[in-house]
Amino acid sequence: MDEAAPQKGTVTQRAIDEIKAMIAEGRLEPGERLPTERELAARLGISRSSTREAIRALTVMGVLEARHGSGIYVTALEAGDLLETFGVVADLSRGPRLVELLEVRRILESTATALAAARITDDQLVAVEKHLAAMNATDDPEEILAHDLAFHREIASAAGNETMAAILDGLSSRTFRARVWRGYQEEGAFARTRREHAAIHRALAAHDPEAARAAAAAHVGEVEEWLRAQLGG
Amino acid sequence: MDEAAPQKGTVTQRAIDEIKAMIAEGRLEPGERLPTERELAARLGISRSSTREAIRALTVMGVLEARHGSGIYVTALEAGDLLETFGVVADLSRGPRLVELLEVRRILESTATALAAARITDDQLVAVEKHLAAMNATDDPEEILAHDLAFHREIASAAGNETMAAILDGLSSRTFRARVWRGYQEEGAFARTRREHAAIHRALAAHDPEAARAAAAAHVGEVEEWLRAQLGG
DNA sequence: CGACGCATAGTGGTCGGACCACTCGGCTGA
DNA sequence: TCAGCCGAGTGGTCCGACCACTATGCGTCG
Repeated sequence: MDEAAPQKGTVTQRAIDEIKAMIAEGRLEPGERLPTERELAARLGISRSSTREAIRALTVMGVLEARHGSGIYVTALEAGDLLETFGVVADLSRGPRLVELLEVRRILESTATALAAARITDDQLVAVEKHLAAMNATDDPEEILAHDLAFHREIASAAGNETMAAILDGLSSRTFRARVWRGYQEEGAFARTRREHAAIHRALAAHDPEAARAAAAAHVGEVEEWLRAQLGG
Repeated sequence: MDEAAPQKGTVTQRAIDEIKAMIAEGRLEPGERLPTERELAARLGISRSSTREAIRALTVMGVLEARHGSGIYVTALEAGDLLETFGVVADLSRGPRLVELLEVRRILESTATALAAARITDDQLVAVEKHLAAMNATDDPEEILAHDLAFHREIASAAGNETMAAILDGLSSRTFRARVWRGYQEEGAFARTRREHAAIHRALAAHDPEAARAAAAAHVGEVEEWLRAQLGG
């Protein structure tokens, strides 16, 4: 009787929900090891193939981690783990949706920068300045992009909300920025970007949240407006 | 020579990246049908099992959609499709991370409500009022929750940013709110919630963005503070 | 006595094939 | 003309085998 499953959807989907439920209900703790694929399959009453598909699905979602030869483990379930897939959204979005993404980023980034201005420590400020200096010291676009990303990541991290930082990370994924910024910076926006970064840094150093919010909003807003014009023209 | 793949990572992961790249580069358009699993496997030079795992992974991410007996299709790649997985973050987060999620929601929801106040049409306002009335006309917690969700969804939708609406949807997933709100509303917060909803509606009807922002921020902030107290106590 | 190294059992990763369940188009017959 | 059937093609599931890697413990060598 208790095995009369209602057979809703595919068996793989049921397996995914089942494992997810185990974690949500605390039957599986973060970092804990799962049963063997073979045993898991037996417990769920399905084949190993279907079990593997379920595990793979949860792996790409950042919920599970498979270590070849060792076993399958629940991740730490930190914001970074779970929001890694968020980058796919940025990578696969086009046209008007890119503007929407930038709008979301502007809202979150401005708030995060404001929070950071209020809370940032001296050590964190030094880290921010390091990337700012490195960004201004090179002409290699790749390196600039890398330090640009790190610059904003440090700030988001200083805001004290790891979840927000992880979302912003996804919103600024390497391929996303490469796609949008290529054209933007070709128009000689380097100087403007440099000025905006300096303004953000000034606000952070002065621990002035409102100035920081405005500077960050303007920074992202510039790109947003440029992209909007590109699409609308 | 051209088949000398560098063998980085698992074959399945390579297949995932490959298909994702096809879409990102426009070789596969939204809604378009993919080759059959068998042919796709042959093209990628891997087994059908591995191919299926890749497809399953992209399916749960909302990138692909498999129709039994028909074929595999690229989804419309709308914000809703891609951000469906966002809900698992809310479902699997606990403790301090829940507060962080609510903080993100407060930021986005307040901005979305402000935007909605400026842009909402009469028809959309009627839809909002419908859910508001239905929410106040019943005592069934399930029904209240459903209309509560719909109430906020209508507002987010009226803000004109589907991506933001989709994120907020994930942030307010059914199981997430059920978990947090159960305790919150048991403390007789119904009246307060009702008042806050009324305030939001007033601001929308008056097309007053600042009032709307404040009302929405206070609404989410109440829950946020309550949860913070729960954890800190 | 201790540390190193190798054999081995156990794990996830991949493969191939078989069969089932479902969809859809064309064919057949009224 | 059209309703109904039917078969080819597709995704869904299962099985069993083998490969690649890890970790453990035992035996050997220093």
